[in-house]
Amino acid sequence: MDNKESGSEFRILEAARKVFHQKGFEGARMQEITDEAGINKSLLHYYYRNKENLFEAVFNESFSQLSSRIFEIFTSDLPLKEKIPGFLSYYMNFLLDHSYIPWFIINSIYEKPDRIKNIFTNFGISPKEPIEKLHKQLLEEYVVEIDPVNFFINILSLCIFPVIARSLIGQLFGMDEKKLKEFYNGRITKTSEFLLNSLQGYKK
Amino acid sequence: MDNKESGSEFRILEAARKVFHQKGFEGARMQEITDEAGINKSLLHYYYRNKENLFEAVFNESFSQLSSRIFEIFTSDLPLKEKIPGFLSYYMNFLLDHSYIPWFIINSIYEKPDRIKNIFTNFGISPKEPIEKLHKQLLEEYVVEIDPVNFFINILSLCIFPVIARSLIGQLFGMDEKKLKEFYNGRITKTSEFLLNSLQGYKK
DNA sequence: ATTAATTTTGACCAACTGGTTAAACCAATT
DNA sequence: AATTGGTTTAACCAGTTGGTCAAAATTAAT
Repeated sequence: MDNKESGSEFRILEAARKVFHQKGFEGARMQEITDEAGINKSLLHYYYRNKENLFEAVFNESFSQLSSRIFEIFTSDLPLKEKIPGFLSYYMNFLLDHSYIPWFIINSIYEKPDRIKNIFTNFGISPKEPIEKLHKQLLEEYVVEIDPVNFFINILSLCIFPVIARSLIGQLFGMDEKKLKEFYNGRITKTSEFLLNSLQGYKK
Repeated sequence: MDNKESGSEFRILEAARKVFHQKGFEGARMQEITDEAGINKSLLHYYYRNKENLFEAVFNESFSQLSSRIFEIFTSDLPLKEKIPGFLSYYMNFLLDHSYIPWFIINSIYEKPDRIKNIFTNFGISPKEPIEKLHKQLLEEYVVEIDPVNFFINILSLCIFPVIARSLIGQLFGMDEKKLKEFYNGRITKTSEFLLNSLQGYKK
């Protein structure tokens, strides 16, 4: 029986993901996870020896999701005019579907900074190649000297911050969930235009 | 005796600020705050009845710092060409000096979403006037239709996210504290250029 | 059917949490 | 010297936390 989707171990991980994503390591309670999974607390310790173990399973999974495709896309061969809209469409939609992940990752690092020691090397992530590619493309396609690292961070900022600050933004501009959804969908193409126009602006 | 700077009450608030900023409400331990303040735990409850009380004192202070001058600046009468660099210089430098505050505020809201119910009205903050002003200036000074709300969020994103993700960025690009400091100082003018160039790019 | 291995459970625990209480301290007033 | 008021302390508490343990239930193998 390969009931991977209904087995206890899987259900525990699912429940842990849900609770950790919303509350973080410190805020999460083991009891809440077992309740969510509908199992006995001891069973949780049977599969995942302790809280840290269970957390790591969730953290690694989420970090991988958040970081994996980014550099692939930037290393690809499309011109920036297509690459940037392509990336924003993919990444912003991903973030909207997994809106808890950015806060979860950043919060985890604030709680325990050691968590990112060697994390990029462990995940086989190196910014060197994609940043060089970006640098080259900026020069060739727009003939301008922009620091590619700053430009890259700008892109991530425009994608991630609005997701993290969602409820703050909703409150500030008096938007309910429905309006927020519209707003964030609209942002995808608008942010593309914004980024490409910024490159245009450097030209003269 | 107006020993405001050495009195117990003041020292407790200072210690609370330090601990809450780094650990958040859930992560902070009352014991750690009293240790940091060098006083007995009961004394803390003598001045601030409970944890929530003490936390609110810190939260309100920090939220006020983070949000107060923003809208003043945007409502002022400078042209965007000066206003944007002026704002970035002021705000990014403020964030570098208080790098814990953005995460602290956002985290506090994740922990207890009610915290922002009415927070803007309580602090007398309304985005209406500054956003209208921004809209008008974008049209008059750059003759382009940009959604001012999106543009405003873009500015905040470019300022705040890099501060929140500082250790992640340092790790990714292999920057130590010294290099990070240089990088963030360089970002101030670069982000100004970036924003102003984006407006230029819309023109044609 | 009996054994063996795996999975699940309830009862329990030591450590820690925010918070209370009553007594001690101390400066100022009488 | 005694009283008063605010300040500070040590000892203590009830509830919660992550985690353990041995027994029970279930499944697989002989």
